[in-house]
Amino acid sequence: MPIKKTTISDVAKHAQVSKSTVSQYLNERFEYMREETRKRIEKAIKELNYQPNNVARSLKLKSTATIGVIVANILHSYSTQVIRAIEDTLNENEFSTIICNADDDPEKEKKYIETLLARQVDGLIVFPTSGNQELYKRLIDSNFPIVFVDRYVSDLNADAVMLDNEKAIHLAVEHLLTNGYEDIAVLTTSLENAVVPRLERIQGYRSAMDRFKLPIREDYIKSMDLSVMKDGIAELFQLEKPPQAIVSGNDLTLMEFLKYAAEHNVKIGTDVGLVTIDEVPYASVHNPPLTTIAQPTFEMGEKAVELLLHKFDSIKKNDPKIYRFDPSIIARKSSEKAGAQL
Amino acid sequence: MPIKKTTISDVAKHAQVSKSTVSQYLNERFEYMREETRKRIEKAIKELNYQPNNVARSLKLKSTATIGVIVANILHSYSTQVIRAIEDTLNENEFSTIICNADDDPEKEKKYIETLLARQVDGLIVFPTSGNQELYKRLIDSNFPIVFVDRYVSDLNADAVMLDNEKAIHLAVEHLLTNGYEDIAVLTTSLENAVVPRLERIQGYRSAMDRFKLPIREDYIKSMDLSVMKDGIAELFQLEKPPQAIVSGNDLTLMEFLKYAAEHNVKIGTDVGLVTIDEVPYASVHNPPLTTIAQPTFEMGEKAVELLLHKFDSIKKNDPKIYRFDPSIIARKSSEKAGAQL
DNA sequence: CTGAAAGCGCTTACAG
DNA sequence: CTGAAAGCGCTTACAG
Repeated sequence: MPIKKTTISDVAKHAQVSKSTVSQYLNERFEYMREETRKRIEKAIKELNYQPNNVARSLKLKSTATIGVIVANILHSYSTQVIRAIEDTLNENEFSTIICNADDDPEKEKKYIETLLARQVDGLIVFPTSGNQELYKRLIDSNFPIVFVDRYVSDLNADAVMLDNEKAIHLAVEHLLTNGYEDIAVLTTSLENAVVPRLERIQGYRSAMDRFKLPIREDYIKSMDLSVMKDGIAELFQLEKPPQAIVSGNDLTLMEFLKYAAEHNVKIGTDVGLVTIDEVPYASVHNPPLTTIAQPTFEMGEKAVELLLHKFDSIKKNDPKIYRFDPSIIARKSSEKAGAQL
Repeated sequence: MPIKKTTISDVAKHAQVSKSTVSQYLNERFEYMREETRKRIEKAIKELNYQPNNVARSLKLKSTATIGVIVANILHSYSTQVIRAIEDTLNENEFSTIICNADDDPEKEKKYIETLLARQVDGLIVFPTSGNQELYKRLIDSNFPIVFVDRYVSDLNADAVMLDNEKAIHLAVEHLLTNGYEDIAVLTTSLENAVVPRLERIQGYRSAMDRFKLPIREDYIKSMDLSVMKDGIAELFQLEKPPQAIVSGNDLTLMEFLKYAAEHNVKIGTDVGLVTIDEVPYASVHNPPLTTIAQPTFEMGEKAVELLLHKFDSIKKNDPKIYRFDPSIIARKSSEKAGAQL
């Protein structure tokens, strides 16, 4: 099926030089090349419409100039945003990117890691699920370049790019308090797998309540699978003292809450204040507009790439480290009591 | 930097067989292999933690089992949905996927095509921009497997997977009429680059108005760059006879319209009916919920892969063809006059 | 300034 | 049932 490609030998023959010389030309080592030779090769390449074969080059060079990116769940707008930044930055550095979506499934994640390694990627950027610790450990121990994003894997000595999750929750709680909401509940997806940001966000909730001298009510903490989140939300509103405000842990829990609110005619802002972690594309056009805690997604993606590339060109490797990024609040009507709903 | 990998030779030595035999093992050609040999190789692979090098394999086999996907603009939710379907389907067939975002820039698109070819992808699925006709022509003439999605490139004899755009607009217009809206305007992004779906959607608008015996008002047709779309929408509402309803050409024009509506306190449903092409994730939680014309994104992605894979295993190639998919309407409140807004 | 040779890690006819 | 040999398309020391 594939077209028979013209190879470096064809070019060499056509230009009446050796393969070595053509290779020099391709790699822009012009120092010792006569002007005339160069011209001849240039012409031959054009005439034959020659396209070098990167697979062969990679084999010889033992480097594919490709980075694998494995994302736990591509459905989060956070993930897509960070991935775009990663890809852009990698591109600027002449690296290709292969993106894989693990779908929150450690088995899938494992398969992807193996495929990517077999394909000889030069490094990995991963939003890890919570399986595969050992696999990661092996990789890191053998010095394979890897950077984690959004989450880190515990007991692993690796670089990670993370949100300051505690701060994010504090921002949200503080903002809600300032706006007159006191009984604040929090929604996150299931803690079952001990995914770091979720734990940190719950922890952040507790410490924020503490800090602002508010009681911590366990029944205000809803950590559950998305599929049953709406039931959890319903429970919240059936409490004797339902919460006055909600902090949504990410864009998917937000979606569940918005669905519940639409179905039960809960007026966001007036009936219940709302702040969500993660900026979503529709935040400003929602009615009422949604107050969000935005992550600096571009900077985080950029940093991940920087950390990874750093591992290539420096012999002395820095100690692995967790890099924390500051969240910022984008205040909109969903967290204002007065006149929120049109 | 890369770890020195164990190779097939190491395994062969360790298992005391030849490389050929190990290769047979790897490719599961067990027919002529003694049980005992197989066991020995299996053991050696495990002990050495051997991972075959796919780059070498690809070079020898002249096939990378990788498909390149180039998307004109990844920001459309349509694109992300189709891409997910493509990736899933490709995965099921043991192909890897490399996704590139051309950002609506033909130059970028060209660069990606070249990179992907250099990387020896076995085929290409592309949501084309409107440059690079010649490049595509060359590829197709040389029999390189390629399938277009969402748009086709004119004068090119290639397979394409498309929405029935005319039908989509007819559905929208008909639905709005049924709901009592008669003066219907349409919003699409700039026609400058003659991107097929936009043309077809405008054409569909004209034919729909015709069919339903409504006058075609040129000032109800707004085709412009997203950056000035809001001005165009403003013009619409400053007309002596502003439209009663809007058909939005895609999710990005929708976003512009929703922004305008929010800023100018235009009540969707009551003040102006709205139907948009493309289902968006927030359609059902928007207030009011948005009536959308959904594309069968999964089927379209699946079909694209099927067409592409078909080119690999059949010698006789079918005549290239444009496959049209039916849109379906998801009616929600934004196109209901009564009680749309809470 | 340029070429011959070896080698990257596989696969596959072919011989035995 | 298994191995030796050639070759995929490059790159790179090294010799001249």
